[in-house]
Amino acid sequence: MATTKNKRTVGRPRRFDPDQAVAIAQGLFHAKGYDRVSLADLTDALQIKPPSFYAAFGNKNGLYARVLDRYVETGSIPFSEILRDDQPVAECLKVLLEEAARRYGADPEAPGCLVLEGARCHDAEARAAAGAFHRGAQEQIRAYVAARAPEDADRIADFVGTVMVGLSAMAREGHDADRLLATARLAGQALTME
Amino acid sequence: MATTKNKRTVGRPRRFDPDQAVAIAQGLFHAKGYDRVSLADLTDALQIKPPSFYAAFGNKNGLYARVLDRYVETGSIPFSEILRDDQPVAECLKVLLEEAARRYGADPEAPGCLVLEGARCHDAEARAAAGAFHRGAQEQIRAYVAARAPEDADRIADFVGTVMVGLSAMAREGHDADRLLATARLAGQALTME
DNA sequence: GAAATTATGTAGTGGCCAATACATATTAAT
DNA sequence: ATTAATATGTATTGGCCACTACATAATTTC
Repeated sequence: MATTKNKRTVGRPRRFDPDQAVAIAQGLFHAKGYDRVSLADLTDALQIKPPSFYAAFGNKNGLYARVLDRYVETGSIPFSEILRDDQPVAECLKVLLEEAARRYGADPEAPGCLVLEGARCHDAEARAAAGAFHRGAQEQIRAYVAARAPEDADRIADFVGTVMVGLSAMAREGHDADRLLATARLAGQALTME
Repeated sequence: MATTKNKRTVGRPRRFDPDQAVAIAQGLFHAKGYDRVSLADLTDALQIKPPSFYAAFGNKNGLYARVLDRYVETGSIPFSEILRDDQPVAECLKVLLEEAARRYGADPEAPGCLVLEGARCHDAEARAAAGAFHRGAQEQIRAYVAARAPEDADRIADFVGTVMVGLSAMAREGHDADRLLATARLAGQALTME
C-alpha cells in the first residue's frame, strides 16, 4: 500500500504516465517559462493529443500546479535543512544564498528558479500559484530570522529574498554557477555585519 | 534651428504629436511591461487608428525604441553623476543602489526599471533593445569600478547589477521605496567591507 | 456477449494578436 | 484647378493561442 500507482481501473487505459509527463513538462516550463510553453509544445513533448492532455490535467494551469509541486519536492532549495537552529543565523543565510547560486546556475538549459520565474509570468492563475510558493519561502526565511533577531527580521529577509530574485534573473541572463556564487558570497558579507 | 519641430511639410498634417505619444506610451510600457501592452491599448491611449500608428512608428518595437530613448534621457538613473571619481568607489555604489531603490519605488503605477523589466520581455526584438541599454549600464558600472579596483571589478559590478535587478523585481512585487531602500542599504554594507 | 466507462484521434472553435489593403481626406506645390 | 504627397478611417488578414465537440477505440463489470 506504499505506492499509489497501478490501481487497475475501468475503461480504456492511459497510454502515457502522467507523473512522467509532469517531469517532462517541468523541464519545459523551467527552460522556457510558463508563458513561452504553448499547449502544442506540451502535447508534442508528451506525444499526446489535446483531449488526452485536458482529460489528465484539466488545463495548462492544472499541469503547471503539478509541476510546481514536483519542483518543491525534488528540485528546489531545502530551506528546512539549511536554516539551522544550531548555527549562527548569518551563516545559514549565507549558505542559503550560495546554495541558490549553485542551483540556479547548475543547468544551463533550466536556469534560475522555477518558482521565482513563474511568479513573474503573464498568466494570472499561474502567477498566483507560483507566487504562493514564493511567499511561503519568503515567510519561512523571515520567521527563521525573527526567531533569533526579531528587530532585523524584515529587512534581512527582504535582502535575502531580493538577492535570490536577482540571482535567478541573472542565471537566466546567462551567468554561470561560479559567477552567481561570487555574487552570493559578496551578498553574504552584508549579513556578517549585522 | 534649435527646436526640431514645426517643419511645415507637404501632405495632410498629423492630428497627434508623436513626442507626446511616446510619453504616453512610456507610461503604459512602464506600468504593464512590453508584452502586456497590446496595439489596441496603444491606439486607444493615443486616440489614433492602427494605420496612423504604423505610419508614425513603423511598428510596436519602433515605438518601444523611442520610449527607451526617452526613458534614458529623462527617467533613468544618472549613472555619470552618481559614479564620481572624487569619492570612494564603495560610497558611490551605495548611492547608486539607494538611488535605484528610490526611483524603482517612486511611482506605484510604474514600479521597477523600464529597461531591466523590458530586458526580460517575451518579444525578441524588444528584449534585445532593452538588453542593449542594460548591458551598457552594467558595463558602465564595471568600468567605473575597474578604474580604481581592477581586481574586484567583475564581482563587484555583478553584485551591484544583481541587486538592482532584484530591487526592480521586488518593486514590481509591491515593495515600496522605503522597503527597497532598506534592502539597498543592507546591500551597500557588503561593499564597504571590500 | 452486452453495457458501462474511460481514453484517444480528428478536426475544429472563438479570441486575441500585430499588422495591412484600400479608399478617402487634407495639405503644399505647380 | 490640378497634381503630388501624406495622414486618416473602415474593415480585414493570417497566425497563434488555449480549449473542445464528436465519433471511435479499449478496457472492466455484469
